[in-house]
Amino acid sequence: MKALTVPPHRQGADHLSVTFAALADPTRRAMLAQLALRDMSVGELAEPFDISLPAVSKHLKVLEHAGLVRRSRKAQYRPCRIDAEAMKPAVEWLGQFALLWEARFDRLEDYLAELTAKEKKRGRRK
Amino acid sequence: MKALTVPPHRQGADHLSVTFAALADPTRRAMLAQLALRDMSVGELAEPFDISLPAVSKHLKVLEHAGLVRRSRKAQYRPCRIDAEAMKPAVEWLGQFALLWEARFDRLEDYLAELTAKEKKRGRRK
DNA sequence: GTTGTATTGAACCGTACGGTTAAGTACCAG
DNA sequence: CTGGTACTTAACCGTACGGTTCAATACAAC
Repeated sequence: MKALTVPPHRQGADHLSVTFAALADPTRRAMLAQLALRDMSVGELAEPFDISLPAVSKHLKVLEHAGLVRRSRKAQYRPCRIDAEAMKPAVEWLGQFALLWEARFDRLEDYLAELTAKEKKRGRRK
Repeated sequence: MKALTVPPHRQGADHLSVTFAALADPTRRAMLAQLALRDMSVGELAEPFDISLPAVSKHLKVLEHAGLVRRSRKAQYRPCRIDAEAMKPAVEWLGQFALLWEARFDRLEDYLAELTAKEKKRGRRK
């Protein structure tokens, strides 16, 4: 008999895993993209999505737990602010492999230029 | 009766979500770190971990599905090779927020243009 | 062909995840 | 105090996820 009520594997949940997991959802990424433009209340943030408010609240809690979003109080509102610094560990971890893709392809600069052009166009939409 | 056998939300599973989800597990990240050093067979790859071989096989399938690992055949072995280029979209997505942690500028576009110019130079001189 | 090695597939288990609805909390306004 | 607005908590549902064990496949070597 096993007294195995303990969550077996994902108990520790290191910060990097929490961060990547938080980013692994399109709704949450869209929320972060919105918050990159300006601070927003939960209701504002929820507006573009076809999900209930509690669902939005849950997503925010995930982002908050990952340190990607911080919240305060203003009257009834709980304005959300992005904390992009929390992405640093993820970026740094990915950066470990930069040599692997730069070595094979010397066209990183071209890729970045191209992508930046695309981002410029997409900036204000949606 | 509900004909709702369809997976409701996470059906589409865009590539970025698949990639981030693949990275959101310490075992898989450790596997990628190993593969960054050299190609390895499944058995070799499994050795440092205290999990069964089928579990390793599943992890590899996740990484493969995300395009992070490619596999071939050599006798009974299925050597694994990292494909770090598959990380690029994730890195670039995160790069959108770079200005938020590196500076207090207000214009994402300006920052990106600047960064791209810098990248172009750095890429050459490296 | 039989045996041995490397890896995957199938079935199962418990928890996590994203979603819902309904009820509860917190704050402002009349 | 009453009502409205903004959000969260609680309970539930179905699927996904990480793990297991046991059986099957693929190939090498004898």
